[in-house]
Amino acid sequence: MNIGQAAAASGITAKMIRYYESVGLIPPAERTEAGYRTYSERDVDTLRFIRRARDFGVPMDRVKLLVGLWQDKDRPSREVKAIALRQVAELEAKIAELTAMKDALAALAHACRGDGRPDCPILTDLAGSLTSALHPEPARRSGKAGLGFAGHAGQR
Amino acid sequence: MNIGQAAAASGITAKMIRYYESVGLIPPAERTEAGYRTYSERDVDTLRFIRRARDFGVPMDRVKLLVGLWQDKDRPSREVKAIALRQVAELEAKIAELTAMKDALAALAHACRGDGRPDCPILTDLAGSLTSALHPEPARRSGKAGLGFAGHAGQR
DNA sequence: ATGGGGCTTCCCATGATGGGAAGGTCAACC
DNA sequence: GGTTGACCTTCCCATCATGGGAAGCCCCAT
Repeated sequence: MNIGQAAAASGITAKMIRYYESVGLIPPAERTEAGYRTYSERDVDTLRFIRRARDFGVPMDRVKLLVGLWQDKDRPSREVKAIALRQVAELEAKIAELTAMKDALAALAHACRGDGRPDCPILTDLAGSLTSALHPEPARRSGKAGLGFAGHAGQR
Repeated sequence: MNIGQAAAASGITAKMIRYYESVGLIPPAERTEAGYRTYSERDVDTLRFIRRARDFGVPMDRVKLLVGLWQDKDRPSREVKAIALRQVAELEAKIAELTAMKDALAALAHACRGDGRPDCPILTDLAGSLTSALHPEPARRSGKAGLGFAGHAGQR
């Protein structure tokens, strides 16, 4: 199978497959004499696995770990579950953070008449310091905590 | 005020202030004879405003819009409210997406015993195609929909 | 006048992804 | 057998907001 076919079959672009190879997420593919990469069904399975994990918001480094566990038939399920639960916890944290933002902003918007007049609590609040009461230093400065979300799941 | 003091007063790093200037989010600062940027209290207000908006997850281009409206004393509050509501809607969409991920993954984890034995539904599911039933092509391919979240709010 | 800290610009890196150029290859069709 | 078009290769660049760091200038206090 060529890289294009593997891409179509796995749902990962050819570009990304090469990238995954370059960063060591997957081993270097076999090559034809002409230098074309070739993929087996098994390789495609791995790629699909990776795509699904990414769809769950699992960051690359964790995916790498999972792929390793997946290919090791004897790993204890404990390890896999631990990774999944950690991912769930991080998703929950991110959701809580976004929810706090959303609620605060929705409250502000609610207080704004939204008519032709210029006075608007949204702007005065953003300018002032009332806002800080709404999120009392929750996520802020929680160094490096976030999932790697850059809006991935959503545009592949 | 020097850039360092403006940074401390606004909560935006000096590095970022220069960046904001370079991309036109704020106008070029005044300079001393030696080339040092100087900032007024009013400038710092603007920077604080920007920081707050970013804390709400508002992407840069929208912040730029808001700053413009904020400085225009005669804008109708309608415009501001519209932007805020759009932001709320996008936050809700993102939250829904993450929640779907989280629920699906939590369900999988729940089904995994997590003991010393190797069988684990998490991995078999990631490998198989059952997953697709859980998110029936929702966010996928919704081109460019996501907020720009790269985990900002959280590490400033 | 010297030292340390602040300022300047410029370059590089991140992470995952896409775009595109320049060039080689394969398969099908005439 | 030759042409064509679709595919492959590598390499470079851009994104977005942010941080790191180097080289060099500046200011203030001792």
